[in-house]
Amino acid sequence: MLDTFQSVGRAIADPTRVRILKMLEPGELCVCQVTAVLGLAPATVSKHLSLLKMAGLLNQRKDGRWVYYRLESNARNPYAPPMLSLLHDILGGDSTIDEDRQRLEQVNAVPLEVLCSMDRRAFYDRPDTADTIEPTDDPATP
Amino acid sequence: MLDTFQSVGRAIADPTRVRILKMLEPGELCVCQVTAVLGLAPATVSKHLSLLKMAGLLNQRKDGRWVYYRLESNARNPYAPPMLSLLHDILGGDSTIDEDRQRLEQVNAVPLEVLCSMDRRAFYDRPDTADTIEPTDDPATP
DNA sequence: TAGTTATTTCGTCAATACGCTAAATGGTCT
DNA sequence: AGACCATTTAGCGTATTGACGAAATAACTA
Repeated sequence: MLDTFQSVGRAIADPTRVRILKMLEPGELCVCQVTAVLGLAPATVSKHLSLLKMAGLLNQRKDGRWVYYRLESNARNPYAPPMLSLLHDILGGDSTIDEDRQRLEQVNAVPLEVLCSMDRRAFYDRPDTADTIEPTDDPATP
Repeated sequence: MLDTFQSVGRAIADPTRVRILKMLEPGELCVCQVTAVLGLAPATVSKHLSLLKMAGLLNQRKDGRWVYYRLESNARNPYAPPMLSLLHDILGGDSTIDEDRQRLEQVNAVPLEVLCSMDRRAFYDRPDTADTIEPTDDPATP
């Protein structure tokens, strides 16, 4: 029992995972969408999602090449629903959560096929950095 | 905001700290009493208590040489009360929590002066130490 | 069948966490 | 003051965590 609760406790102990849980409140998202919002490496995001799923907080759905995650509603872990309920009521005005929601809007406006082929940092960095400097093109570098 | 919530999240991510929170539900306890129940080094327990206090989950009261900790009721951290409320409703039947409560009964039966001077592992270890100190079966308590 | 692509797994690295012992602190008592 | 004791702080060793890149897996597509 304590172990089962701990899996939930450890899951919400990381801010990145809380951000994921909050951005999934409106509905399910594909891994690449979550990755685009967070601006982290796909492997890192996948691991977070997997851990959240193991804790019973998330559910998985595969559709072709894409894997969608959503908040778990059926109580596999009895401590997951009250924790999700608590999270649902808080952090609404947090700056990081709000920024994630804004990026999520932009992400949702792009079809998956386009999103996955584009640079995910487009939602993070400013566009004028694309054509500025391309390093390591100095032939005389020792 | 997210930081503030994280302090609570990290606090409950460790099973020892959850045990502390659960054993404080009936009322305040001295550091040495918590130490006796947990069977850990005083320094370790002190650090856990300090972290829980920093997260707004515990309150402190000094009385002479002893320091008493209790669950925080005044919401300094807005996320502490709902988390304590959630914890209050769960883990009642967990084996570790139940054993802690049994040890807590034994600990409460011993005056602080006696408790602090005795080997704290008497509440923990197997009945090898049964002939040294038995805090429970004495009907004529001094 | 081969190629492409989203996702996961693997291996690594730096940072953090939890336990301990020893020393410092803050209080009581003689 | 000095002895004594509960608590805290400091320092340390080991285990875990979160990030990444590279390689493996799974599923569509030409």
